[in-house]
Amino acid sequence: MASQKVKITLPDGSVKVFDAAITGEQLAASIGPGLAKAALAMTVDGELKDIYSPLEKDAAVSIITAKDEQGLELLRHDCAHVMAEAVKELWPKTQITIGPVIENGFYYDFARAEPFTKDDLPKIEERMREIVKRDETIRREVWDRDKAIKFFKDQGEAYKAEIISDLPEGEEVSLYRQGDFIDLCRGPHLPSTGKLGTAFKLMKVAGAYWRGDSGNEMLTRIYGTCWRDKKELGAYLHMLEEAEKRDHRKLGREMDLFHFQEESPGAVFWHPKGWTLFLKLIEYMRKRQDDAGYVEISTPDILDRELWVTSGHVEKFGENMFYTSTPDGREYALKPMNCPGGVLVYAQGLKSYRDLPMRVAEFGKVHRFEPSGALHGLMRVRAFTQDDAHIYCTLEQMKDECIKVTELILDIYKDFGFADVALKFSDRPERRIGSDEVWDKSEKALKEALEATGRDYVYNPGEGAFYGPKIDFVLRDAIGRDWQCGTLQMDLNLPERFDIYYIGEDGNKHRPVMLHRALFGSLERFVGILIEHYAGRLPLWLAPIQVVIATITSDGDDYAKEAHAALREAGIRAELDIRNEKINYKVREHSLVKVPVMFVVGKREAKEGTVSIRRLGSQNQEILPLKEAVGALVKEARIPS
RNA sequence: GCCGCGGUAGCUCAGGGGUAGAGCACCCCCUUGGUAAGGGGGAGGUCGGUGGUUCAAUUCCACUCCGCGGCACCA
Repeated sequence: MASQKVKITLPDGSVKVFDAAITGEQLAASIGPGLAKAALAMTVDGELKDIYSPLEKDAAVSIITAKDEQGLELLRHDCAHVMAEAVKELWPKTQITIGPVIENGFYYDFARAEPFTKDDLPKIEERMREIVKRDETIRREVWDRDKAIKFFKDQGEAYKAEIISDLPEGEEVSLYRQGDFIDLCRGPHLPSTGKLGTAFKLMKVAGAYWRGDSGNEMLTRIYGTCWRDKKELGAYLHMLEEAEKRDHRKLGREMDLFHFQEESPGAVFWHPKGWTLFLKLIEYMRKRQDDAGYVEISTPDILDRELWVTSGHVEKFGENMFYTSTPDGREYALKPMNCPGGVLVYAQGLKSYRDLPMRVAEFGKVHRFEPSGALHGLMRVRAFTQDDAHIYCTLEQMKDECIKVTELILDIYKDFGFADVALKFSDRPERRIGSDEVWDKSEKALKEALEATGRDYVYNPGEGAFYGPKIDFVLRDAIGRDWQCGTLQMDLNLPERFDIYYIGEDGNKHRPVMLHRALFGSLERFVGILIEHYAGRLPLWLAPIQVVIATITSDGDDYAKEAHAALREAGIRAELDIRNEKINYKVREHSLVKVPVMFVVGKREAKEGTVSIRRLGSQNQEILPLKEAVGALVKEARIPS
């Protein structure tokens, strides 16, 4: 049989011709010894393959090394396999399940009677390093499906057997063998465990449901991180430390903004400084909404249970609600949403088409009984304040209103430095009220409105509110984390249920469209996001204490009081520090609680009528006449608009 | 809600079957010091709660509450 020539096209466009089939390894070697050593895998006509796979026909081939994103993913994937191998060596009875790559690393879920604890991690890690040192060859094997199922069953690996059983018919069952360890895997993998290197670390253990379903048994998951080299690993660990430093729970305590306590799990006790920040956000939002043509209302926190039956909340949201009763035997519920109360305000008096659109805002505090395990500082609480609003309009006005809301949200986020905002469109969930026809109609209308904004969005099937489809606004903070904040929901159901209407031009009753929207979402959570986004260093307009006037010696006390009065007079939130302490001590203390500006005054400033301005985090001192300094700050501290 | 870990002074944490300790913060005294900790002294805790084992429990056990990391759920 005459050998077939093989023509390989490389990424730079060059072409290599071989007399017979070769492997990726041989191809890499033909290019250079360095590449041969670095080669982890390859793509053949775009498809990722093991580096030792044969190249039997003409193809475009690109050698993957650790430098490639795909190469890094391979390292992480292999790291998961090496971890599973280590675990099986140490505790042979442990069952292995799945071990995918995730952002920054990987995890592997194991099934065993005794869950792992973090004390097991060093031992596993040590064994992993041994396996890397052994440099075991990793090879792909394709097995007959039934044989594979039997094999894993015989090994006591019920989960693996189940995974294979569930593979679609016709899909190849591939296994990867390294040393004595063999695992079901689609691949590809590194050619040997030695290629993994040592830049990995096991991070934490956690419980996780089999197949992510809370009805299934809980497995024990080990998370690890894995990088190209020690330097990258170090940088990642350092980044984690930095993120920890800006944890809003820690900063909230240090800056004396709020606290939590047992008597009301998941509810915030706001301290004066935290509440100042909270109120500033509301003040800002009021202004923006006022400019955008909104009016504001306030509705009761506790409403008759029957109302929540009418709205559908008891049925569809009931297990997330707080209920209460009074000595007279009446049943109430704490509002988990503001909409029903808002609808009752709309329903007061006749509305004309001339009144629409009506944009009605409410800073309503809602209570939701969240699962205990979900609570997390300000980010996930059981009582929170929404910057809620309901827009009542006609179907024709609806698109325009959606565009306006979208523009408002994006513009407001910019004032906080959130420029990177993603939009998500969610349609009907399983648990919902209303007919499919109504859902068809609202989904179509909302989607058209979304498309009319001209912005990109991602589709999130089945994630809508129980009364209507929605658009969510997800912002990215200073350290790259995503937060879902704003929401815009289309609702044809509640108007129906509460039978609200307006009188149209034709003199007849018509059903209005109701849009639910929130921009910050939860004020509590938004404060948490801001604290972490700014690492506690809030912009001047939001800082609870904007300026501290600190004296150097008591000779400056009288003048410091003057400066303090001038600042207060100008509306600046200023505090006076005339304690008998050294200036170093005062500077340190106020810096730690992140006061943005300090006025330092001593004899010199008192004599000259100036202040020495020190900005948080800066060593610089700016000397300005008091009046000028106050004027500049007033300008700088203005609420954005 | 589920799995694992934890709860000791205001904060960060050590300790451990014989009723507790450090640093910082707090209070008092000395110090009047030019931009991130001046010095000395003092006060402060029924060791999350309830039961149990024990001569004796903060320590061991059970239950419970709360928190932390995930999972599930979600603004």
